[in-house]
Amino acid sequence: MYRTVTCGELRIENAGQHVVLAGWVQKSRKLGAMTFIDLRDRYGITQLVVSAGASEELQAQANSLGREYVIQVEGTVLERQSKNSKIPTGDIEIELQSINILNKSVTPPFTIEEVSDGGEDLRAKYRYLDLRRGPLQRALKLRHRMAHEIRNYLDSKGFLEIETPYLIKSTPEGARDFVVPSRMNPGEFYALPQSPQTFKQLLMVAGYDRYFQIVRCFRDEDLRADRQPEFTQIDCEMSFVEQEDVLETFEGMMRQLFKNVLDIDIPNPLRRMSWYDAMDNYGSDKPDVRFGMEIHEITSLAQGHGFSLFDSVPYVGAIAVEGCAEYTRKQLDELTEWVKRPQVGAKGLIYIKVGAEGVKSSVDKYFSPEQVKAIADAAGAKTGDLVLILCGAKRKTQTQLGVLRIEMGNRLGLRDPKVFAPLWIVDFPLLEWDDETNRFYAMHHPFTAPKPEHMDWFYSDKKEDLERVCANAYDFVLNGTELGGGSIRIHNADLQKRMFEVLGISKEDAEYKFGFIINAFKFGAPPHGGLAFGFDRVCALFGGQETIRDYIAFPKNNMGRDVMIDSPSLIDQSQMDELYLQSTAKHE
RNA sequence: GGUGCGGUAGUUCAGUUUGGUUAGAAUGCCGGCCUGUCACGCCGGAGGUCGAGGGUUCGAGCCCCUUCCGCACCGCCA
Repeated sequence: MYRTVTCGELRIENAGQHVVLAGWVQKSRKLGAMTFIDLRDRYGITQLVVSAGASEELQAQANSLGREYVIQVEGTVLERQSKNSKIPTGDIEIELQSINILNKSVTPPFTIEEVSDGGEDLRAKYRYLDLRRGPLQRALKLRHRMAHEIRNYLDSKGFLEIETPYLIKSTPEGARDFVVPSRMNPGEFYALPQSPQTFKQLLMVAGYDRYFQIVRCFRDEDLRADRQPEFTQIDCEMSFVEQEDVLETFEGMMRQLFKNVLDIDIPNPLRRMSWYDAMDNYGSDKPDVRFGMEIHEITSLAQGHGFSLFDSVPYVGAIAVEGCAEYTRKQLDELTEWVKRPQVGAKGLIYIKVGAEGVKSSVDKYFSPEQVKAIADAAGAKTGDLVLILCGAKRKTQTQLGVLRIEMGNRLGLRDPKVFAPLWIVDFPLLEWDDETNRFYAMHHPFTAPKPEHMDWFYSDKKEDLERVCANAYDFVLNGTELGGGSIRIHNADLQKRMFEVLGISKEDAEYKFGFIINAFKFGAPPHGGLAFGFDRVCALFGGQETIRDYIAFPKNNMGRDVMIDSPSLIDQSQMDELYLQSTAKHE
């Protein structure tokens, strides 16, 4: 037996007990004849002491220990003379009788403490050392806890967890696929799933009624702080349900997660917002509703006063930033530069300062004080507020105002990660026109059902009719992040065919890529719908972080590389030959 | 594909604006002292291809060009 107790459990009541502990040497402090050692495992830190009266051999052994040595010690639990209130075991220490060095360690390249001195890159390379740190241990514990709660909840609602294959078929609609060459089928490839979408629908056809899976998904797209090439979804599907049933079931799941993991009560029922309202009022389909600062259209007030910039565009919109009327010229210039960056792409920024003595704006030349005041009022500004105005094409300008709103929210500290404002976004447009390729794309995915009341428009040939079609689709949004989304699906082969037709996918192409599902729908597919949550993101937000990397044990960097194992990597020519692959990269 | 910031001791950074003697600090590491530390303290020491390559110059960490790498973001992510 390596240990009788862990490093996190001993308390004052254990004083006098004889114990055996094992763990890593966090740090040692030598004070003359006595030495203190902090011993760490995933349960906590316990202080060991080799006292002045110990044998010379034990003292020498204690002094030889380096950081991250793995040791086993034997000793007696004592009440400390000077206690440490910062750690749970701070009232006791272990007076050592023996030290057994189980393994030495080279000096680690960064400090393994709550706050490490190592940079991200270095910690990624030695991920197994970084994972010894408290913040990452807590992150992975949280992830485990969340998965456990999710399984409990869905099990209690009658869901079955069913695994679906990872080696599937490429469906080049949507994200790029990761592909895997097939040795036994020369020149042919599997694709790794972007999501188990079609399989879960086939499970509905098969009568499994309520399915879920906490499942790895793969997308070969550029990465971000909240995007990894392989990530985990909570994937769910239900039969004989309408949108309302799905929303109720899964806000129930989120409610239980918030309650059991964070002890937070979220509203019941949850707030809902149409996609159109989200775009008009927040300039985003994933609005952060922890704070107001909503977007207001001021087109009619802004036009007809001889200011050609406003008169030449279809849309003028504004946000009122609370308490910022005192912004200096320099701050406003800096903000103007900020919105002109290519990432935002606005041409310029108009402002109105609403001061106690009246309004002052950058367009005073064209507007009377009363007219400026009317605009400020329309933007919802109070005395002391700063109104920021952008103009241009409607949706584009709203999006820019949305980005500016988030930025101002950040600057004013309105985005507290400990405050949670979840909501559903509903009534999405079914289709999205793309000018470049001159065709419609499914806003959600091509299996999403149009709203029954919009069916006439869906079968119309007119572009403006098709643009008006709404879907029974929904997104779960939390604090400006899309955590999940889903829809009621098409379960009728003819409707599915019409969808492919609208998307400009030829009959042959549809048959080749999706023939199996169209075919399955002919055999009594039940009405069904579902959704999927981005599990890594849910964990990160529950943990108060924006980056999902800390919630994944072995994540990849910005370039999709695992810098610890150094992948991806070249493979042998013989392996290439076996897979009928030709190299374009130079082998070393 | 694009934009921004960054790469200097094991580590985190300063030094680059205005080129000029031997490139600094903190921390970590090594040695010594220290009987109540817990960010222990004190004394001493070792430790650098300044990301790489090329150029300008009497002289480059600093200026110019190329390139690699990291992070954040835009495009992209049904």
